[in-house]
Amino acid sequence: MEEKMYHYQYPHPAVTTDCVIFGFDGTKLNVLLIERGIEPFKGRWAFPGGFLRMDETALNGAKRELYEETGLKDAYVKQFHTFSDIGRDPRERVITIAYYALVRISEVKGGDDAAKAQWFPLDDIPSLAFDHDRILRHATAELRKQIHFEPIGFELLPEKFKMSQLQHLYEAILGVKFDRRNFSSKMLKLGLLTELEDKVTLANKKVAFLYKFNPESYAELKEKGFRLEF
Amino acid sequence: MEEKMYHYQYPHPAVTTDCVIFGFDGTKLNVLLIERGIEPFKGRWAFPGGFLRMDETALNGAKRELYEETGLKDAYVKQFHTFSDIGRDPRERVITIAYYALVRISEVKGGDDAAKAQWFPLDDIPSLAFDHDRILRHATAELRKQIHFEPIGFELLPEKFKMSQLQHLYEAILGVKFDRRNFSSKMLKLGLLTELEDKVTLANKKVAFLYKFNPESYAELKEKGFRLEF
DNA sequence: ACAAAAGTGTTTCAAATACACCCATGG
DNA sequence: CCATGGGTGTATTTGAAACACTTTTGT
Repeated sequence: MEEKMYHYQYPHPAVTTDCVIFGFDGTKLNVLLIERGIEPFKGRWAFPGGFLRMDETALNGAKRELYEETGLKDAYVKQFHTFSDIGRDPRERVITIAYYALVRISEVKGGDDAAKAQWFPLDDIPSLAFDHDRILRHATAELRKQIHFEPIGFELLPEKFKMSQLQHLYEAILGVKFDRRNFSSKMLKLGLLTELEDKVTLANKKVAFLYKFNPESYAELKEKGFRLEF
Repeated sequence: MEEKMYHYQYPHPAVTTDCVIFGFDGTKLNVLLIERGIEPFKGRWAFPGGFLRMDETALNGAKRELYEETGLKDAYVKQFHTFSDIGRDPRERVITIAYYALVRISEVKGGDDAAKAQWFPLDDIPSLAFDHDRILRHATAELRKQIHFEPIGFELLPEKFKMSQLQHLYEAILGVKFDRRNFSSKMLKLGLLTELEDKVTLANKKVAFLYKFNPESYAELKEKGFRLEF
């Protein structure tokens, strides 16, 4: 194998992108972790990630990793922090540009590669490789912050959902409880939801309304300056 | 001169930190720009920045640049985004980890180095080097977002300030106007301000109350979950 | 004369919150 | 028979918003 090398007049750190993938199981927020197959931290769980290619932006790198692990191409992906501590990778100086993605667990296909991937609820995370525990704390904090400004919760739900599902999601992200009636009326008053014709028949024969998120209404509201005040 | 080189098996991008320095002149938000002395973009204005050293974190790099241009060591400095577009620097692939700093204009000393530095109000920014116009838009958007979660405005004001100064600052950051009485009562109800004994005698012999930010009260409030709802 | 800055209270309307009952099913 | 999940409405409290007049001085 050819030992092609790259030369620079000044030292350059390595740059990676990591992608924290969030999913919602109806009750709890989950993240998708990969079991590392190589040293360092072989056998430990970590976020999908890899070296940034010279011909892609960091965002595309994160999307590529998301695709490799989930088969998804069009998920919501957002950069939230870049980690640069010295010694965070034992091999060399590594800068990691970190993203989080919001996906529907049901749409996730097993990864292309042989890596073992598994969903873990946020309150039961195993010991992680590198400084990924810190990355995870950052990711959840930023997600919680972002949901005040953008209706990103819908990225985690099926296209059609019950009001109670939406409520449980907000409760999981923000770590609070809402009154069912107050949550529903407040959410409907925002005008972001369309009530659908079809209702779902539950196990107990009750029918429940289904809603979908309405991006057009959101676009209008955004013009007028908009705050999602949950 | 010795041609010492650094070798890597894979290509590595260069990594820089840039620091957008915000100040408040009593009416408008300003940023501190440096006139570039070398190519590329020689003569154009840009944010202070430079290559990340191998023995410092990105945060320390940003603080170092802040110190070099202002003499300040203890300002509020926050990472807000990392820019990785291909071709954003014509010389080589450069990743920029961008921070913003909040400083008191009155405390800024001229920079150590010979660089020409100047304050510009946000609504009168000259043509900038690289993609720094994009970086600036990002920085102001993130500042506006962050002020909903942290009382960072006080970093831009003198230790003792009049309520009207604080109001003008919030108006400048958020781009809205507040009613004087409503702003004052709302701000005081938050319990973050201490009313000082000394008042200031204005040009017109009126006396105005002076306030200072009370970090202890803020720490208490933060425990209880806190939202700065302006 | 008038504009600029500062102090001071009240009223009105909107929003957040708290809260109770009914129904049907599955275990 | 009780826990679960779903539907529905009202009363209270709190917070937001709108609003006018006075004083003094500098221009």
